[in-house]
Amino acid sequence: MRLSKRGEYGLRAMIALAEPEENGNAPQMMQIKDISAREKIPSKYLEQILLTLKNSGFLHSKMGIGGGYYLAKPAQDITLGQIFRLLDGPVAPIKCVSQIAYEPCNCPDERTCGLRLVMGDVRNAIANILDNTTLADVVNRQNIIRKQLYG
Amino acid sequence: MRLSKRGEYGLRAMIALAEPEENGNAPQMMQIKDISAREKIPSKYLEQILLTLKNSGFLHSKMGIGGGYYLAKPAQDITLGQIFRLLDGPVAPIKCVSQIAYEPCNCPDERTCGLRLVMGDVRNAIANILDNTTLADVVNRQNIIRKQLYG
DNA sequence: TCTAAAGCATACTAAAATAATAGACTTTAT
DNA sequence: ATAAAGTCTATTATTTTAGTATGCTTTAGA
Repeated sequence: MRLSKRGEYGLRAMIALAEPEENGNAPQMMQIKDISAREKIPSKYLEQILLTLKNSGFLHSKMGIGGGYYLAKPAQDITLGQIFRLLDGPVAPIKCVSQIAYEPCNCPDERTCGLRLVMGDVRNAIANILDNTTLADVVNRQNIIRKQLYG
Repeated sequence: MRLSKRGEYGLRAMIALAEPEENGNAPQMMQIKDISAREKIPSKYLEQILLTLKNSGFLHSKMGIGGGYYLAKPAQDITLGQIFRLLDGPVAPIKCVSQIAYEPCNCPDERTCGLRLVMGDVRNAIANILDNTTLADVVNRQNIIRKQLYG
């Protein structure tokens, strides 16, 4: 059940972009190279990923000197599930339980297929987490733990 | 978050082997070709998978004419998680939250890494289902639905 | 207005994983 | 003896993944 590097990098970048600046709370603008350096992501690869995120409406960008990327929407309006599906495809472990990419499996009887029933549960469990966790939730959680650990 | 064909075929085969015979409740012996035909799995590929399951102690076999495979343990003692991990590897979406294949991720601070926290939840959600569902549970569930649908 | 810094876009490629297929061997019932 | 079954290992074709490469466009500022 792996998350691809592509998905991992994309999620990391979006979380980084959702983190408020030290001084204020404004959604910050960051350059590819900043994210790349901080998250240790190959910058040319990250470029592709951010472009995809932009073309799908999750990011806005500013070109030219002093440019960079910033969230197209407030962090609480972007879920991890949206980012995941864009970069990694359907959440479902098996097509016959996918909401967005359904295909019949070739078991004798789909309705009573035990594997399908269980994988449906798995899909729902994953989707429940990813679709109900926003970038803001993640940042919040990070901050709580930081406080617990470092005061 | 895909389940590989290998994993899918292995799980289907194990579930088939856990289904009681029409007459009694004895764990049945089935031949590769039977499973292959019923579940529409390429038989040579299935052969490999069943061998792996056998060499890991989940199946026993009988060679020669009239031979076949049968569960090495009662169906309620084999979990889907065990089969999954054998054929598909770790359940965790990302190494740094894996119980059986941990590796550090290269985020700045692993303890406060938001992605890691969420993916830890995902891992636990998946593992909770797969490790607490036995072959017997699956067969049971199938039977309940069969009764509901076909009386 | 020139230039450098940034993002935009697409093409390409190396390596790994996946999903098989092939073929020769061993065991066992009849 | 032989045919039916599992055992074992090697090979292969395809796809996916993870990245590189290259040229283009936009923009700020000297």
